[in-house]
Amino acid sequence: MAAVTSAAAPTQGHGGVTNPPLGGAVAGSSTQGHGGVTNPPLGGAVAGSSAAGSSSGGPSSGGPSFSAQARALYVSSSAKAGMDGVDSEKIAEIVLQTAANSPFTAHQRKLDRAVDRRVAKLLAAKRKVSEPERAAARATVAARRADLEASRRLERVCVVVDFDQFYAAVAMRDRPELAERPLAVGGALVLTANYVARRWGVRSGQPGFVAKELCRQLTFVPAEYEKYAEVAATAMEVYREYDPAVSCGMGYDECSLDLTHYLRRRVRDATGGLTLSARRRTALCFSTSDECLVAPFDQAGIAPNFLLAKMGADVNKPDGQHTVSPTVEAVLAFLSATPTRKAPPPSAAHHEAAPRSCATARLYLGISRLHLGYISATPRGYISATSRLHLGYTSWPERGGDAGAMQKGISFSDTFGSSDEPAALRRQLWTMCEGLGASMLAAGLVGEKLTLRLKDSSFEVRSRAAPRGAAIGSAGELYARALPLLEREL
DNA sequence: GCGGATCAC
DNA sequence: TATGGTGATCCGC
Repeated sequence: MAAVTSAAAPTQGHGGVTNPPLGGAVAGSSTQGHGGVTNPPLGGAVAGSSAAGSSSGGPSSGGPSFSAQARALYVSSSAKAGMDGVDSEKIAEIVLQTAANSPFTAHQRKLDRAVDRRVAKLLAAKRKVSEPERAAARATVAARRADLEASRRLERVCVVVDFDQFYAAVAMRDRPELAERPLAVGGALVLTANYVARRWGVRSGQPGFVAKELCRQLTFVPAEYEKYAEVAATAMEVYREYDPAVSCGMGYDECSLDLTHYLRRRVRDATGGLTLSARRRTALCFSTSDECLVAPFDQAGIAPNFLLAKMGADVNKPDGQHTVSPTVEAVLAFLSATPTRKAPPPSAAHHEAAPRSCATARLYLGISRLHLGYISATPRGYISATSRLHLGYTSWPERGGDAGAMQKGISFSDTFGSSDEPAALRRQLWTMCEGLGASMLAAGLVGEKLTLRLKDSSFEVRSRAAPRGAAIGSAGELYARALPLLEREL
């Protein structure tokens, strides 16, 4: 249940089957293989793929048949940016055949069942709530809601900008010859795919081998985070003109601006309200793309607060903006039209409002935790494939003026070749301790508490903590404290 | 306080 | 041939 995605496709503006968006360079010929780019599986005319044997039309024409429920669970909706017109049935078939029986998927099913059980428990508890208790709760909510409504502010203009297909856009900027070919950033996992690749059904979060099966011509390039950071910094520099306090989101591919003051100075629409006018929007777009030249940077949500702006940025993909007008009616209409799942979890605001969270956060100040990560097994049943070092730390006082902003942990993880040899695992552990030690040195951090996480071939994760001790940071110290944890698990 | 799960990118 | 890495939080015990 946790993984269900709606199959309903919000019908997009540009209707019908379209050609790949880029000019003549997309070779129309059906020549397969190296160098030639074939057409994506548009509207039933499936090109090239070896999995073409199983038709989407008939029931069980050779391929395994999957229940509607299985489809809902393991095949993502095709209603994704840039994917209108693709043969989603075909894509679903390939994805299912390629990945549905993997150990990873089996583990996902198991997690889903656990979620179902938790939900059932909550619903059972809910049924036991008495009518008077319900009435009391409703009254509390109504009062709280009235408070909130009274304090609602609509005069701000908040913008969340999404850097469209960001990693892929950076790769295409640096290697223009890739721009018209299907491209994926990542490897074992697709982090981002360009729009050409998306027309084959390639998308972020997909395992690399599935993507390759969907699109044989797919080019993979590894992620280059330092580069993304640079480009993002350049973009932020541009946006600073509009909001000196512009902040970036969690990754490198989005940022948040408060345009209230900027617009108050420069733009005021006929109604007296503050909106991002069509002309201003173009200017914003130009001024950013002039500087960065990697993507249309105007995928954005515009709203009276950042929560709504963040949700709005997701609406008109790709390359579009969505505005939530600054009226109570518009805000409520937008919310009721948007699935709850799309709302980001409360973070900063939640901490302000929740004393318990605040107290917990303070507890970590200057105390620090130290984790050491996981070692996992390959599908062959050996003991290892992935390992991860993770640790909390103490930081120098000058590092964060704001306690709330202080980093609480640092970790190192790695996927490595399989082995069930204790000696090999110890060597792996040592390598990881070196990696983590280097990160800690670079960050100027030491830690007090260490956790070892192990993941096995069925994707089960174990996490084991070492007793708290003196602050440590060097590879040798890390290893000394981590090794006993590993030995105990062998 | 610990360990598992989840989230966001 | 076979599903990432990092930092943080929440939940249940």
